[in-house]
Amino acid sequence: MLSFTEENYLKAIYKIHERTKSAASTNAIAEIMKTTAASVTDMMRKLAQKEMIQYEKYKGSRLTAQGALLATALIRRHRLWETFLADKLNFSWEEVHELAEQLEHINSEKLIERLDEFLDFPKYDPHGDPIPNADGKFTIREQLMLSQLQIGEKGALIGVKNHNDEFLSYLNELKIKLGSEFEVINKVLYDKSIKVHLNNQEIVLSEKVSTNLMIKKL
Amino acid sequence: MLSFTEENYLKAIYKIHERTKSAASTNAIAEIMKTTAASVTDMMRKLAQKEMIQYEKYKGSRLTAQGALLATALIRRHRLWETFLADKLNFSWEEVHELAEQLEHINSEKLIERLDEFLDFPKYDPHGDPIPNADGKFTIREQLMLSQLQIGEKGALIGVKNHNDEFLSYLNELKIKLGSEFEVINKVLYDKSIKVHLNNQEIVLSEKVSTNLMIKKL
DNA sequence: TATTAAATTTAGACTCGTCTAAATTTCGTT
DNA sequence: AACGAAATTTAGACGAGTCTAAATTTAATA
Repeated sequence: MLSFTEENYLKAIYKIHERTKSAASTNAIAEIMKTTAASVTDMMRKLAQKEMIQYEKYKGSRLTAQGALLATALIRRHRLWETFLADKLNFSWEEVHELAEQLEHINSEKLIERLDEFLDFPKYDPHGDPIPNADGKFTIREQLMLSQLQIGEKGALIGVKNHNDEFLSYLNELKIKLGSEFEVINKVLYDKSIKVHLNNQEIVLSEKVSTNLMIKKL
Repeated sequence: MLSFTEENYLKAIYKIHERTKSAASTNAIAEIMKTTAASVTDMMRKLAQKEMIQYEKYKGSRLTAQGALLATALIRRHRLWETFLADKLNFSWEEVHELAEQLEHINSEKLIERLDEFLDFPKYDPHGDPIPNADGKFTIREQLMLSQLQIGEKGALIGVKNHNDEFLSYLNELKIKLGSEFEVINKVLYDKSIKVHLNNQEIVLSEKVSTNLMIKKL
């Protein structure tokens, strides 16, 4: 049985591997865990001893099969709770993450399976990220950025790449949510901004915004 | 901000006070927390220092107003989560307690208020215990034991006095649940057992069972 | 490739919650 | 009132998770 803290370290290593496709460096982990490199080194020894990671001095850490299974179980819990909070308790996009960070550590297989059922087996969370199944398998789907659509094309929002609170709040202001439908009216070459038709209005989105919106073509 | 452990100590003191109407002794707390008296003494100092309890050496501990508010907030959370687990996720009577023990420590006022709303502001949890409101006030109702009904009288189950797992499982076997209606057919003076009409059957309940079933007269 | 900068690990210490064993206080009983 | 038992506290220690500062290894570059 892993502690709350140990579980969070596994998640951090998982995230780093996902991003870099290579072993997680001590510093990168320390950054995510908001702690010092020294503390990370201590924890790496412990997790290696529990066979959750492969750790080699100065070479970074990788999850073992067992560690990876645990990490995806955490992601599963996290995303199911986020879905619950958004769909059932009407929390907004940017509020769900922090609460799910706490809820994901509630330890009960049965609770998660019941929750999954209660939510009608969702495949994607409120940010559009895939929810792994009980075996740790993700349902991948093709997705492209809004910025990749051509003038005249239509798309529906299926996810956001960046989960930054400010970004999510901004989307709320614009009344953009999952499922929102866009039609591209114009693309400005100069600053790569894009004008779209949305909610019966025309709005202009900067490159930064349009590259963070994941779209399914309609 | 209190730790998980500190919160549980407050709950223990609250429970003891509820039961004994007097200060919680070190040993009584140790018993509930499944720890040693020495550990309890240490913690009492700490909680006193945080002004959650009044603690006097050798005299036991009492919650301060602040401590009592926190304790009832925990009970509120616990009972709301139990209600969620039973009503929405179909967990059985005896399963909800343990999960709620974990869930009650999730720290978010807003989460609890949203949950309360989602559950339609329940006044009693799945065991029939009252759920305090956000101010820590309980809705008390009159309740008597099934054993107190006279022959011919009818009642509906509104709660159980004892939360013991074995007892709750036994009730499940008998298909007795909140709202079940009883009609007293006969009472045996010798062993104080009671024969009742329930679910279109006649069953005999021992004194031990009938004194643990809380009833509203119909 | 030699030197320096960056990354990482080691050493030693601190807090939290816990323990056992010994000392002290309280209380029930004679 | 005084004794012995029970309850409680004190003393000292430990593991988990953390920290800072110093030592070591790796990587970058001149």
